[in-house]
Amino acid sequence: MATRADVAKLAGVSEATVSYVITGKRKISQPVQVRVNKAMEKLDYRPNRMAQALAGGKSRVIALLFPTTARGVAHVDLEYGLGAAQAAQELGYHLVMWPTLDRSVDELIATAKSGLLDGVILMEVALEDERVQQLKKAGIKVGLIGRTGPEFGDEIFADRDFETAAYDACKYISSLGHKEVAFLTERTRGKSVVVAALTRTKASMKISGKNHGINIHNFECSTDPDEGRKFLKQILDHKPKITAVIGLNPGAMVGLLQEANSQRIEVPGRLSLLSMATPESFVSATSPRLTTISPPAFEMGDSAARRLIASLEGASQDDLPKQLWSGSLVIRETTGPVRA
Amino acid sequence: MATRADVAKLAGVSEATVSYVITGKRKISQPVQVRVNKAMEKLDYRPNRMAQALAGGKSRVIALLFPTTARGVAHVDLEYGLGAAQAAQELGYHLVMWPTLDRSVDELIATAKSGLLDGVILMEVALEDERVQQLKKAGIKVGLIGRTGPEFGDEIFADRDFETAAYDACKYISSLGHKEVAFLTERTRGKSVVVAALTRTKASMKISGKNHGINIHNFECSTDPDEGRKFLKQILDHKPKITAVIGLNPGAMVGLLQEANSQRIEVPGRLSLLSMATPESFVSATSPRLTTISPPAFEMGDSAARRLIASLEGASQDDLPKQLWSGSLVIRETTGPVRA
DNA sequence: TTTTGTAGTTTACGCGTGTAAACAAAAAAA
DNA sequence: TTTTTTTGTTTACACGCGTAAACTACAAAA
Repeated sequence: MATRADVAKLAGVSEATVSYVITGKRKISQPVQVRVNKAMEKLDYRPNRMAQALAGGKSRVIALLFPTTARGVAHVDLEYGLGAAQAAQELGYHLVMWPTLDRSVDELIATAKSGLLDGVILMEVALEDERVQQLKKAGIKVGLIGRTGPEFGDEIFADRDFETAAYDACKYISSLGHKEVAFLTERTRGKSVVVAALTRTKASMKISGKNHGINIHNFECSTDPDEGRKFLKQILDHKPKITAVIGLNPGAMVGLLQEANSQRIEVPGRLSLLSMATPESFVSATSPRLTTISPPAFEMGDSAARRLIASLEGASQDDLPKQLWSGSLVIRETTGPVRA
Repeated sequence: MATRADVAKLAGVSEATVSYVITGKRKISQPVQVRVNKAMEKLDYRPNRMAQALAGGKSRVIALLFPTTARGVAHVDLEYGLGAAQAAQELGYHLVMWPTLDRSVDELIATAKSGLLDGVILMEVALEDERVQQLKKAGIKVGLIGRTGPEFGDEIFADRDFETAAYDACKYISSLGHKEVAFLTERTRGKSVVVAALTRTKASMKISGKNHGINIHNFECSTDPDEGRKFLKQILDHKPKITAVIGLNPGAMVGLLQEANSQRIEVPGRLSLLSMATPESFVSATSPRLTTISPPAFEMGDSAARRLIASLEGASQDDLPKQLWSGSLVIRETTGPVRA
C-alpha cells in the first residue's frame, strides 16, 4: 500500500503538503494541488486510518448498542442499525455492532478510552437512563434512538412523535366507530428500566382518546406471544364491550392475533387490531396482516447517526434529517368498522 | 488516559518490558510481572488500540456484509450478525456492519487496505462467488456464512447441512402420509447470482424425496409474499393432488399462508406447510405458527466469526464450533397428517 | 582463568499520519 | 530601496505501541 511519503515523492512535494491537500486546512496552490491529486490517483493512495486515528485522536468509528434480552433482539433494531450503518458509511464513518446482555456500558467505555470509539448510539432509552450519564461523564458522545426526558434540550437524538402517532391512531379508530378500546403495553411492574416511549405514548393516548370520544382501557403484559393469547381471553370474558385493541407490544399483538384466528374470533369483525410498534418487515408475516402505525426505523437510524457524526465533527446542526417521526398509518387487514 | 510510558515509570521498568508483560512474547521475571500488573491496574491502563493497530499492522476489526436488496434485509441476517458480533467481542475483536446495495466489494477492499479491516464475513454466498476471489486477491481474509462449491476445502465457513435438513424434512412429511409435495424455492431465472444454499437443497431434496417415497414437485417464485399468494391458487387449480409444501422461500411462504387463511383453505387439513428458511424469531408472527427446520443463525454467525478470527491469529483450528448445522425440526401448527 | 551460554531487560526505531512552527519567496507598503 | 505582509511550502515532531537487536548480569562449561 502506498503511503503519504510515496505520494509526496512522486508529486515532488513534502509530506505535509500532501496532507494539506487532502484536508484543505492550509491553502495550497492550484498547480501543486493538481500534481498531488494526480500522484494520489496514480498510486491509488488511501490514508491509513489507523495512523490518522492515532495522530488525529479520532477513529471515526461509532458503536451501536444492541440490547439483547433472553428472548432475543427486537427486529426493529436491525432496521435502526442498517439505517445508522449506511449513514455512517456515507459520511466516512463505520458502525460496530455492540450486543449487550445487561445494560452495562463499562466495557464500552473502556473500548472508547482505548481510542477505538468516538461515539455511541443507544436504543431502548429510558426516561432516566443512567447509561447516558455514565457515557457522558466518560467523555463519550452519545446519540439516542429514543430520548430521555423531559430535559433533553442538549441531547442528540431521533425519536418518534408519540403525540401525533397517538392522535392518528385514535382518530382512525374512532372514525371506525369504536368507543371502547384497549391500549396494550409492555409490563412495567417489577422492571428496573421503563423505556421512555411507553410513558410518552400512554400519556398521549389518554389525551387523544378523550379528544376523540374513545374510552381507553389500559392493559399491560409481557412481550411473550403467549401473554397476548391470555390477554385475548381476558378481554373477551371480562370486557366484552371492547371492540378494538391498540398495541405497543409487538410480541403480545401477534399472540393475540394467533389466538383470535384459532378461536375463530373475527378480526376485524369482532375485534380490530392496530399495532404501533411492529416493524414493517415483520408485518408481512402476520395473517391477516396487521394494520400499523410503525416507526420509520431505517430513517430514524439514519437521522441519529447523522446527528451524532455532525456533533463529532463539530459541524453545524443544519441540514440534518428530522428529529421526530410520527410514522404513518398503514391500513391493512386487522381493522374495520365496529359491528352494528 | 494512561499510556505505556506511565505504566513503565510507575513500575520502574522500561516501556518494552510493559509490552512484553502484556503480550507474553518474551519471558519476564515473576516480580517484574507483578510490579507491572499492579501499575497497570492502578492507572487503569488500556493499550491504545489505534497505536496497537498501527504498530502491529492488525486492527482486530472485521466487517459483516449485509446484502440489502430493494425489499430490505432478510431478518435472519440480524441473527447471524449478532452471533458474529458477540463472538468477536469475546475474542477482543469488533464487528462493523457493512450494508451493500449491490454485491460490489470495491469500497470494502479500499477500507481494508487503509488498515481498518482485518477480515470480512460474507453472507448469501453463491456457488461461484466472485467476491471471494476479489477479496482473497486483495489479501483480505474471508469467512463465509454459507459456502462456495464444491472445492471449499481451504475456505473458512459455517453453513447449513442441507443433506440432513432435506432428509429430516422428507422423513417427517412422509411420516404424515404425504405423497405429492411441492418444493418452493426462490426464483433463479434471470438472476445473476444464485445462492449456493438453493442449489444444494434442491439436490438433496431430490434424493431424500425419492428415498422416502415422495414425489417432489419443484416450483420457484420471487420472495414477494404476493407471489406466494398466487402460488397457492396455482397449485390448488393445477396440482390438486399436492398436500404439502416445503419451502425455502420465507417471503412466499408467509404469503401462501395468508392466502390460505383468507380463502379458508385449511392448514394443515388441506395443505401442510413446512419452511426451511424462516428465522425462529419470525415464526412467532405467523398464524397458525409455521412448522420449521430453521438454521441456528446465531450459532452459525458465532462459528463463522470464531473461525475467521482463529485464522487471522494463526491459531489452531481445533476447539472451534461446528461447521455444518442442520437445524432441528420444530413442529408447530402448519403440518399434520394427510386427510383420508 | 577464560569462554560460552542463558535469562531478563533495555535501547532504538518504525508504523503513517496531523499539525504547529519555521521558513522562503513574492507581493505590498513604506 | 528597504521593510512589512502575505502566501505557499517544508521541517520537525508527537501520537502510543510492537519488536528486533543490543546489552547486562550471572551461571555454567572449558
